[in-house]
Amino acid sequence: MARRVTINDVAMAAGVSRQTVTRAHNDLGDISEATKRRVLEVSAQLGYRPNRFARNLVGRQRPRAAGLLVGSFSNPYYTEIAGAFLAAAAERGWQVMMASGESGDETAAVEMLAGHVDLFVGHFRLSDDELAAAVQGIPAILLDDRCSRPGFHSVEIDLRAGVRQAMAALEAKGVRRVGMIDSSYSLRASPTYSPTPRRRFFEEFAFGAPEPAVVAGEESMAGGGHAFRALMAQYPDVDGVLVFNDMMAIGAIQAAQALGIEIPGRMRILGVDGLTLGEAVHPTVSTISLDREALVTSALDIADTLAAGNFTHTESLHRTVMPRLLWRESA
Amino acid sequence: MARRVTINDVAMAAGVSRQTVTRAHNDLGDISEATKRRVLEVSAQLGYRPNRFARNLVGRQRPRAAGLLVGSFSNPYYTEIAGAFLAAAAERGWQVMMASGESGDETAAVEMLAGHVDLFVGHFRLSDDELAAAVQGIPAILLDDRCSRPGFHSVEIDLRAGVRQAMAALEAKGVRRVGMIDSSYSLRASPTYSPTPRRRFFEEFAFGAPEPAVVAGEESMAGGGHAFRALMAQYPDVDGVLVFNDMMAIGAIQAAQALGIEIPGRMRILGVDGLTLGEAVHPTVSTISLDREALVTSALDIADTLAAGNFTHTESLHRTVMPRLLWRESA
DNA sequence: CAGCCTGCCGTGAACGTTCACGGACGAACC
DNA sequence: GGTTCGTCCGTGAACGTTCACGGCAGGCTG
Repeated sequence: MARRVTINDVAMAAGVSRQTVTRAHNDLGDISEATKRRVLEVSAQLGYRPNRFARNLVGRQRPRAAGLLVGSFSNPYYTEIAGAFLAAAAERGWQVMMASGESGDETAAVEMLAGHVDLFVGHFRLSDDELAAAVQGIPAILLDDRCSRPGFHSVEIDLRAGVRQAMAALEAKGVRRVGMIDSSYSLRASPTYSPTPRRRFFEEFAFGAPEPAVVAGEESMAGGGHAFRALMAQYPDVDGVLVFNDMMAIGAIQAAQALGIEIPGRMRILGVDGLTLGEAVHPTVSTISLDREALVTSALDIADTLAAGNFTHTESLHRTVMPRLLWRESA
Repeated sequence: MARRVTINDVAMAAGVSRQTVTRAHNDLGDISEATKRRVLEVSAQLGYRPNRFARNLVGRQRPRAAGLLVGSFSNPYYTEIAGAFLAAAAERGWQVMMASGESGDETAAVEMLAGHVDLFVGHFRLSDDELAAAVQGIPAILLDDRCSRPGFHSVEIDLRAGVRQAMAALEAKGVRRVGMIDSSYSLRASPTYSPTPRRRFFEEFAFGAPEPAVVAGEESMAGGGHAFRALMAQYPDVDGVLVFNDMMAIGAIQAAQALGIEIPGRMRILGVDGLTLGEAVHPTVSTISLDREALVTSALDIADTLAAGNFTHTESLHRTVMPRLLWRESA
């Protein structure tokens, strides 16, 4: 059972008062070197460690903690965001707690964090209703998504503009008919996301044939490869492909090479994300780059604004970041 | 300045007592539906959110929080560990806060977490002295590393056994002279790690020539490629290579293909880590697989043991996990 | 009608730490 | 020798919440 050792236990054992123990531990001065040594010795012997909750409760400046919900730890896009967020947040004095909804119950993960954070940030899978219930009134900043309820803010990516530019550029480069490899998995279980925005924008700006050439696959390299083969079988005249994300694009490129299709001569392949991994393969992956630095910076701007108002903002805050076409070798 | 809204503010505004506000927020019963609604309404209007520190201070069961130090967010090995740890920790009721030392000051990152966690876990770059100072008495579990001081525990990987088996298997497969691509970056600034353990074990079991054929490179795909070319230039008779990690191995494989070297016919390449990414490239990467599940499970076993004793363990706890040879196509 | 139970609500205490203040003691000064 | 100062240490209060308990109605029971 072993009740935890408190500051009073140490004080009694060392024959001093609470305050003296505090002084010893926090290097406060107003204490002789001898008592300090003795107190620290007794502390170590009893295994005393200050209670972090009590300490933060009374402490001067309250630490600000953000809960980051990572979409998936197996997709570099999300881990790069996580890394960027962690670095930028630390610089601004934010603590970060992380969770991921990919394995197990996202509701449980969010509720667990709720007791420790002032704010949520990230990619959520939950529906609006579930999410609103899970966050327990704690404000949330949605990345690449939005929710109209009070207490929810967002940083969106203007992917529509990115796709429009990409389609125009592909056509200018001589592509006759463009196709798309979509994700078979919708992030949010919401009517807004079916079909995926990427697919909607693609269909809006597609060219070369009245019927949109779209095939969906799993969000992985293998899924991209399979989808590419299916696309070729179904629409053999396609000579340019927009792929849902870079991991799938790499898979598609490998599949094309295996089929003896020359890239970018016979086929231009364009991913989405702008992964650094895309620079390390051959040919390097051309992509609609989503600026992760700007994404997390914007999110932290909102976070700082909320913190300045003690997290009692009524109106929703929104930012938009623009994607950037990153021409490498594959398109 | 705006002092934060407390439970008393809500109580006064709603004309009830603290306890009634608590009852309303925590669904406790002993409260009429009408007052409950009124209290929640006033709460929302004032923007009241319970102080998490006060709540945790008095609450029945103390949440257990672990601080995870992620080696790097740009190497899938570490992010896979992070993902596995997050999932397993959540299952056992641990909260997880993360930081990374890769960008900026690792000391600052550790000290920041120190106020919020009961325990540290992860890959540290700091020297023993710096680390001991940074953790402020909070116990730490070192992954794939060790530190003999009190309060430090570890989960080690018996890489020596893995390398020994790998070398024997490579020789059995007909390799005449084996070489190695090492990392030019030492994780810990400590004499124990120079040269890297992987290199030490390689040299212990290398065969085919008295002089060990070793070239070091950056820990990335590109670094692996460059190192492979250097290795070929310097030791043209090498026909089997142990590579520091899988990312570098992928780079080496690509370089070999570019040089027209057949894999595994003319050259066998063996990585370390067991990344799932290694299954998605061609040829798939044979590797000494470090079991990330076992690693985090062992770490959490230690964590649970420490928690059971209120984190006042004097002796150091250690676990060892065995690597496993994963024969895929490249060796 | 006395007694009891039930529904609703309030008051003191507790959690473990730090802050603000004050007091004892010795040395140094005029 | 009284005053002042500096060093070292202790005591009450505060942080914001929940827990344990008790109280006050009103309705029901015997």
